[in-house]
Amino acid sequence: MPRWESDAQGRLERAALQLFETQGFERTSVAQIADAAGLKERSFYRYFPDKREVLFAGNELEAHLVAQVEAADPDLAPLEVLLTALGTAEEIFRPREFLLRRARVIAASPALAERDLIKLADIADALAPALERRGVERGKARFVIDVVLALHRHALPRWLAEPDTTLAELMAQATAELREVIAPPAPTLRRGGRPLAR
Amino acid sequence: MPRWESDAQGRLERAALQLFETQGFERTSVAQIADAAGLKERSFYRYFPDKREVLFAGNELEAHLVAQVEAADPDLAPLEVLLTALGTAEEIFRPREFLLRRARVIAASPALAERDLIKLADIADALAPALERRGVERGKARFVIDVVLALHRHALPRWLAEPDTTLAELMAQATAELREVIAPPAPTLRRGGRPLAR
DNA sequence: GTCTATAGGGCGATAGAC
DNA sequence: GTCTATCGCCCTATAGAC
Repeated sequence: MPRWESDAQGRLERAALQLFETQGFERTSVAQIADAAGLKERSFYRYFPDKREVLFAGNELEAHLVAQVEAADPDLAPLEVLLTALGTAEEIFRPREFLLRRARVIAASPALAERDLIKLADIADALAPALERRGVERGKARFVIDVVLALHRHALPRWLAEPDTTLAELMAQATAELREVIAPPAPTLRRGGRPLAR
Repeated sequence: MPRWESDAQGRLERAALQLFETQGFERTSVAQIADAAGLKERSFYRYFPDKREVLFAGNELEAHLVAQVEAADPDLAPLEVLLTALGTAEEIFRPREFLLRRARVIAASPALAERDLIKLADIADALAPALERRGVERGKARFVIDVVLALHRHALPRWLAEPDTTLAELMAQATAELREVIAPPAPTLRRGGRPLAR
């Protein structure tokens, strides 16, 4: 039999999520997490550089998106490339139940919310060079990415709420909504009521 | 003569910025900052809840934006309200030199970058209820805000680089750019080259 | 102001697996 | 022998409690 239980990292992650749920992030010590996983505090830091990272290990989403962008048809416009990449990322957001638990814990702690945001920013940083390699100018690449991430932020909660619609479809809906939002106003008509706004 | 030097908070902020510039954020201790400002470490925490906050005190931007949204013509579409609000925020981004120094320090430290992101998110959180009070539905409010923040993120560096154009104008340019990016592709033409993409 | 728990880094020891 | 996961014990600084 093995000298150590296997999957130490997974044990730490599961123990941490549960402890954060019941006690909150701030009132859970690293020693407690390590203990619950059958390890010592010092070993925790072999797997995670700091306490927050225990909820953010793995870059599967980033890896998927970058790979999708690199593999995309060179003729596609950047927006479509990114929409397709995110639309095919459904499996990464599973199981939903886990995602929801994790999201609740993150929302309950400012420290974790900060980390969550920078992880998104890291994804944007990784996507930008991939778009540039397709010939998209640097500033524009970052801009399109930010817009698509806003679309995603809009569509994801709906996908979590109604499992029957595909994420790709909800992203397309969000895009249509954006077209309405930024439709040029008809300035001369403004006094007669808001042009396209609801 | 006064018992204490005045503007303790300002002294701490200036000392911190300079120390972060020369030594980096991580290698600067709170005691060092307090020392340079002629205070004790404990006093630092009377002004800032944690070390990072010393670069993020003051919510003038948030206050300005919320006030602008509340004061805006009720007939304006949400996008225009937010564009106007951000376009009139130029004075808050001054002096540019300070903003640039601060931005460099933030970019150099992941810990500060995290805090910076959540400050933006806080602004979004504050704007959403203000838009809702104008009758914008909750999910859509947050969506429009995210889009406008993406526009701002795109426009601000350009404004910093070329002082002669107004921020409002650059925001309008970014909006026009977004209309191109988001323009519906002409699917049947796709084989003949990218429709509106450059 | 003082005291203290905790975060988190450095370095080396140990003890199996190979 | 080497490699690698784990632990032990050092340390400082942060940040909250008192």
